[in-house]
Parts: sequence; structure tokens; C-alpha cells
Amino acid sequence: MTVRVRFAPSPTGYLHIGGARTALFNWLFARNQKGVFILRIEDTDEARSTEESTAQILRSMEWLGMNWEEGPFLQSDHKAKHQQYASQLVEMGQAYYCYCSPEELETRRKEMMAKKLPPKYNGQCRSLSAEQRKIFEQEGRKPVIRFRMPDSGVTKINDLVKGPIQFDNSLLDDFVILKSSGVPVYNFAVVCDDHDMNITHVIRGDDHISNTPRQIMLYKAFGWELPEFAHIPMILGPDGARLSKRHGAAALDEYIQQGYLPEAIMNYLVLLGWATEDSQQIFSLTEMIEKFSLDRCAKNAAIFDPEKLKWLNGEYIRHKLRPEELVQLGIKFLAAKKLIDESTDLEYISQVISLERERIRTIGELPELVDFFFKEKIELADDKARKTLAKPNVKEILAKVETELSHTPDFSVAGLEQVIRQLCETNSYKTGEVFHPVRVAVSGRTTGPGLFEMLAVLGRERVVARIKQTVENI
RNA sequence: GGCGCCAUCGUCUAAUUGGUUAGGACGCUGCCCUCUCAAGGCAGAGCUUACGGGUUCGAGUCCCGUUGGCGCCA
Repeated sequence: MTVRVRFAPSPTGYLHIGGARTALFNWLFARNQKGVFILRIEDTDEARSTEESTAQILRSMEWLGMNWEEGPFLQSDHKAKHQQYASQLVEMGQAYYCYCSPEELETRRKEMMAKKLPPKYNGQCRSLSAEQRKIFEQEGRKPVIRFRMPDSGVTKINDLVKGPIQFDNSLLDDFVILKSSGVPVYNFAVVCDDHDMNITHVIRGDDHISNTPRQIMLYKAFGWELPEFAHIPMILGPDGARLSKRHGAAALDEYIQQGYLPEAIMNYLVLLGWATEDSQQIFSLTEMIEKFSLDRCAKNAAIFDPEKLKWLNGEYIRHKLRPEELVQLGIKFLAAKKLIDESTDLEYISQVISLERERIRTIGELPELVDFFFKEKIELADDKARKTLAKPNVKEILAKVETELSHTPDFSVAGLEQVIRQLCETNSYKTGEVFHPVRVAVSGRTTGPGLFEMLAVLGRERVVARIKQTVENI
């Protein structure tokens, strides 16, 4: 039998780190099993669902490279089907109309709470006669449909990640499956859709464990075959609370904007709650798919660590990305910061970006590091830079370097290194005495790429002009 | 409040399914390289496996309890 799994987000906001991880595990399982991955948008909550969110989620899925065979389906399109299923359960005697008003339910709940009893529905409308229903209808009451839960017995789940779990049926009440507005309730819509789509494995966050017994009872009431369940642990923020907006960047979009790579994010996400026996850290997508299995998933929640994500992203930039790919991505970020435009020399841009390959961990770090390559006037970045220029002899040293570089024939990395080292020797300067001020003079800062690489890329014209300018300002 | 899930270095995790000194990765510290910052290389600190019992020749691993965190239902 073909494996069929689905990712079913609610379109109430951007795709979340947690959601992306759930999607990833479903996707990996489908790919590993040569199964089908389905996307379903759970937009039953009409008040909070938006089309923008749906579009945003789809875009994020595509950006990450998680493709789907079927969908995206909208749960709201199946409303009529859900209503039909609800009536079917009523006909079968597995569900019934309930006319209790929200106020009545609230009063009763409070009474139960006061007596320290669990606040569950008392089954008042379980067996209404036709006449009683007629009276309620005439009063203008709109009924909900409630599912008739068994009063005894246990419901067992054999969870693929968590192992066996048991629930006592008597603790569950007759829950609403269809609201008076005709809108199906989450637990009901999920079961109907999962059945209709022939889902074989329900892989979702473990915050849904408690919903599972209700859903299983629905499958049984219909006489439908049960899917397998796999509840994967949640992702938490640094404070141990469920990851949310409060924790800063929890939306995938923010990582896209900061210049993270999709492969690096996928790699980081798979490491949250899954590992191979040899604790391998870096996986290509193919490797991930090959090696993934649900029985190696962790059971405990994981805290999201932005530092490790950053490290992995750096690894991907340095070792997985081709130099031209980095240049392509870098150009977008530099253009967004208005450091370059169409008129900027492409070869120059490309050389500048390549210089920083070893230093950046996200592409977003690039503009700040290389802005001096593109600015006409450079300014001193900090006190350290000012101090470097304030040292004795700096004016004289820089003047000599300027004279030398203005006419030296070979402006290559090797040529520059030779010329400048020679200058140090001739005047018996320590190398640092010369290198540091030159660096500050051309870049305005004390850190950056190798000095000669930097000079070679900048070119004679810029280098000489900048040093001259600095000498004049001292 | 009821029910459920979970518990190994600060963080993510591994441990031949009960058998060496509890391994790796991020982060941290130091050293090497070096014109700086990175990168890279090497080394180090860090877990009495939440706590307490039990089973066993032997427990991170199995059982019971406690505590704590998280989740679901109101």
C-alpha cells in the first residue's frame, strides 16, 4: 500500500519554524517511503484564516523545496461533505442534535466546577423525542450536533514515535462536531478529510495527542480504517515555552530575509528531534531522505538554538554553495541596501563577495562587511580604527606606501605583498606598523579580508586615492 | 482542576536494546596558523544520565514513586 501523508497548517499567519519542522518530517517520510505528500489548508476558522497566509505558506514550502503531489486543498471546500458526514452519524445513532444554549452550558459548567467535578457535558439532549425537538425549534433554538462518546472502556494508540498511550473514555464528553452555524469543528473536519484523502500516516505535533482519542472514536463510529499516528515533539523557545512570536524570529520568512539558505534550514530542522546513530550533523537532502525514519525520532521537546542554525548556514555557504551561487544571492542583498545598482561592474561585485565567503554565516551579514568597497567616501568605523591612525609615523608610512603603490607595475595579490614587504624592510618598519594603517586607510576598519586580497580587488585607483585622502586628514 | 506527554553536558543529541572511562555537534576557553577578523587545525572545561526507591552479578537503558517542564480540555 502506498504511504500517504499530509501537512495541514492553519492559514492564520506565516509558516512557523515548528510548522516547517512538522512539514519536513511528513515530507521526508513520504519521500523515504516513496509515498505521496499532500498539502491541505485547514481554514475552517473563518475569522482568523486569510488568503495572504495561505499564499505565504505555499511560498515558504516552495522556497524550502518541499514539493507536494496533491493539493493544496482547502478544508473549507469540503464543508458540505462534512455536514453530510455529520448527518450520517446522526442517522446511525452515533451523534445527536443538542439544543442547549451557550448560557445554559456555562451555568452548568460552573455548577460542576463548584462541586469539584470535571466540567463535562451532561448528555442532556442525548435522547430527545421528536416533540421535544419541535418545541426547541419553535423557540428558535439552533442545534449543534454532538458525538455520542462511549461511557466506558479505554482507547489505545500505538504511536509510532511515543509508543503505546491509553485514554479512559469515561473522561471524554459528547463533543460538538458541527456548530449551530453549520461549521464543522476541528477534530471532526480532520478525521473526515484524512479519511477522504486516504491518509495512511498522521504525523503531527504532540500537542495533538489529547485530540487523538476523540478522533479515533469518530473513525470507529464510521467504521473507517484507522491511520497510523506519529506525534513528534514540539519546538520550544530558549525559555522553554512553546516557540512563538515573542521569541523573535519564529517565522520562516524572517530567516529568508536574513539570508539563510533553504538547505541549511532543512538540515537544522531535521536535527531537532531526529539523529542517526553516528550523530551525523550535515546531510544533503538525498541523504536525509535515505536515512530518515520515524523510529529514530526523539520523544522530548527541543529548544530552538539560533546559534547552531547560524553555524550550519555558514557551513553551507562555505562548502555547499558554488561561488557563483553565492554571488547571485549576495547581489540581491547588496542591491537591497543600495550599495550597488545595474551600473556597478559585475566582475568587481563578484570579487568583493568572494572575499567574504569565509567570514559570513548569513548572506545578510554581507552588506555591512563590504560597504566600503562601494562607497566613495570611507569613514572610520570605530575608536580602534582612529587609534590605529593616531600612532606615530603613520602619516609618513602611509605617504610612502601611497608613492610606492601609485607606480608599482604589478597590482596583483602576490605583487602587492612583495612590494609592501620590501617597503617595510627598506625602512625597517615592522610589518604590523604598515599593514594596519593601510587597512584602516582603505577600508575604515580594523578587521576584514586579507590586506593584499583587499587591495588587489579595490584596484590602484581607489587604493591610492583613499590613502592620499587619509594622509591629508592626519 | 482533570487527563496526557516528556526528562542524558548551557543547547541539539548518541549509546551495539541490560555490559569499557557516557560519544559527537553548537556554544565557551586556550594554543597553533596569521597583517586584522574569520576560516582551518589541535587541546580543554562541561553530564554523580532530574530526585528517591526497586529488579539484577551488572541500570542512562526495565519497574514504582516524587519533583519539574510542556501540552490538551475547559
